[in-house]
Amino acid sequence: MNIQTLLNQRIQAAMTAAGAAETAPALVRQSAKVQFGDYQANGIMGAAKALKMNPREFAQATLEKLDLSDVADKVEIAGPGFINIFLKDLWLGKELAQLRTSDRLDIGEVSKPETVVVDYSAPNLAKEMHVGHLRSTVIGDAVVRTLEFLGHNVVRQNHVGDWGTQFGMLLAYMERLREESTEISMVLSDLETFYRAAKTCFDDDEAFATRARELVVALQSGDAECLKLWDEFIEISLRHCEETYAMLGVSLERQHVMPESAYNDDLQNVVNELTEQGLLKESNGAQCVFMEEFANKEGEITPIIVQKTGGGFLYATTDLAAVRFRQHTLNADRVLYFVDARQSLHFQQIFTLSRKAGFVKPETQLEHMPFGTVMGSDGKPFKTRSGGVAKLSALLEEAQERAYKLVASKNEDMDEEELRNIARVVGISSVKYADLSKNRTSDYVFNWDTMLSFEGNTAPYLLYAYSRVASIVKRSEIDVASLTGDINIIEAQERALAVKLCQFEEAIQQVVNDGMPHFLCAYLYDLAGTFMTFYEACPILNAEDETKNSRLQLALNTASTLKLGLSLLGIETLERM
RNA sequence: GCUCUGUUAGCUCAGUUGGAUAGAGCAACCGCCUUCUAAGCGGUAGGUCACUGGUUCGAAUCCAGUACGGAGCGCCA
Repeated sequence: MNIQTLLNQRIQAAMTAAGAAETAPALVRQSAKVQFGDYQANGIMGAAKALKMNPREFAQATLEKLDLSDVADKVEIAGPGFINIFLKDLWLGKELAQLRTSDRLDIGEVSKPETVVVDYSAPNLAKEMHVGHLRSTVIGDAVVRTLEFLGHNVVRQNHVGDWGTQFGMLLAYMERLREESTEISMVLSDLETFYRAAKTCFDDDEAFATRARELVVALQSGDAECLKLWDEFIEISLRHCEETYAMLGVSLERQHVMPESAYNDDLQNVVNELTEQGLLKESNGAQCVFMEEFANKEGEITPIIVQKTGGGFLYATTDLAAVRFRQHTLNADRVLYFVDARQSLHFQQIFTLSRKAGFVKPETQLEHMPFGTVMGSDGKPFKTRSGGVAKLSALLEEAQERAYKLVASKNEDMDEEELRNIARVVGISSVKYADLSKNRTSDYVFNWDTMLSFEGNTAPYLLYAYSRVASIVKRSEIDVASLTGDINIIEAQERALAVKLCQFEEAIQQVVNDGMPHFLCAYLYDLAGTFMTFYEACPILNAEDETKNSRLQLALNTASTLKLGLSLLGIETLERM
């Protein structure tokens, strides 16, 4: 149930009936302050202006066409021409009872499902996943889960980097180890060390560097021996990624991997098509596309290079091939790219060119969902204490260890197995939530103490709130499914909780519209806080029968909403902590 | 140099697309455990939304400029 949508429709219809243009939006929002009601419509002033009417008079005219008596018990005009809506307690209670009847919390699936291709995570297989992959992976996964929940057809695409010059170096190093009869799988268990060793040879040993370059050529021209070696490397590297995904609780699997190499055979076709369309231009020996959209004020254009001098293809060429694949083979209605903000220009160019070249239908949406950098406390990109790039797996191990210390200190007589499990959930979710709860586009500072704190907008706070509700439900010893009866809203804290519970769908909607899970995080944090206040003020299990029944239903609704909301973010809940 | 992007409380962050008196958490201060998990709750204090001008009924939000920061910019991905 979406109150905002309901009110928007009703008020907009009333505005139209009162003489406004059909396109004039009602602009219904949750009210900023309690004295302004639960919702406010901000669209009256704008519409009145277009009609050259006094806004309060137009508000009055709108009210005369508006009947909200089923959902609101007060609708008033305020200030310059706001319409404030005070929802009816009885109606809220009925709606909440309705939510409880479905495990989807009465949130419907979309009437027209779209095929949404989501490009996220995309690690480079030459190295191990590091902290830089956290954002794309975690945010992308939350959006994917939410889109799927709403009934869209989601196609995950893990565009892993498995192709390019650096693989020559790695293959040359594998070759050398094999000659020395070293057990390769052992050495590859630490990709980071392997990469550094290979790099050292490449930089210091001319013969090695030459061999590395030969191997790149051999690889790209399909040499069987070389491909075998490469396959072996890729397989091991992918398994590393999968271990990290499993630890993180990310829904990416092998079938979602669509590597750069998969587009290799199509790259010449991309260039040919661009040539046929007269979009290509040779410049200093390279094949480029110059689009006036990317000119500066002097008229100089930043080109896209799709084929370099000597015939090699580039990053842009692969991405163009990927766009075509996603349109023509995957039938995308919408493609979301969760990729670092530094690549904004690149994606603007790819999208613009894809449209010009007809690689996508005009109605297909291509959206870059950029995100900022994870910073250290010094305000520079996050590094380990030794100054290196932080490996994601090591980071997650540390999170669990830190969580273990916290959890153990609070639960002295809990058995080891449960402690470990709680520490795992708290540790992992803290890292994920710290990332998810920030506006995706901004940089944020990585701080263990803040993310593992039980205070503020953190995973531990939400998990604790959930376990408190869960504990009540358990203690009530009531068959949850059979619990019926009215939800009576009497205390202010009950009302606040009831309204908040009815706003879940609004929060979910924001996640899929803008690819921004932090709206859902903010909602859940708000809900948890509202519940805590209710919990302190309104005894549940010790209340009289009817009140107890009503409050228990509010608690159950809170539990279901927190659990479902967190699951959409890819976060597990705990019944006890 | 050009092009993006950012600047909100001492710190970390929100701010629903232009709405009413700008919100949280931390840190500081004051309270609340013989009743459902105090890993909690209530309260006090803290702001020239970087600066200047503009647009209009109304600006943290839109436009222009200035200062400072970050990123990107022809053959890496």
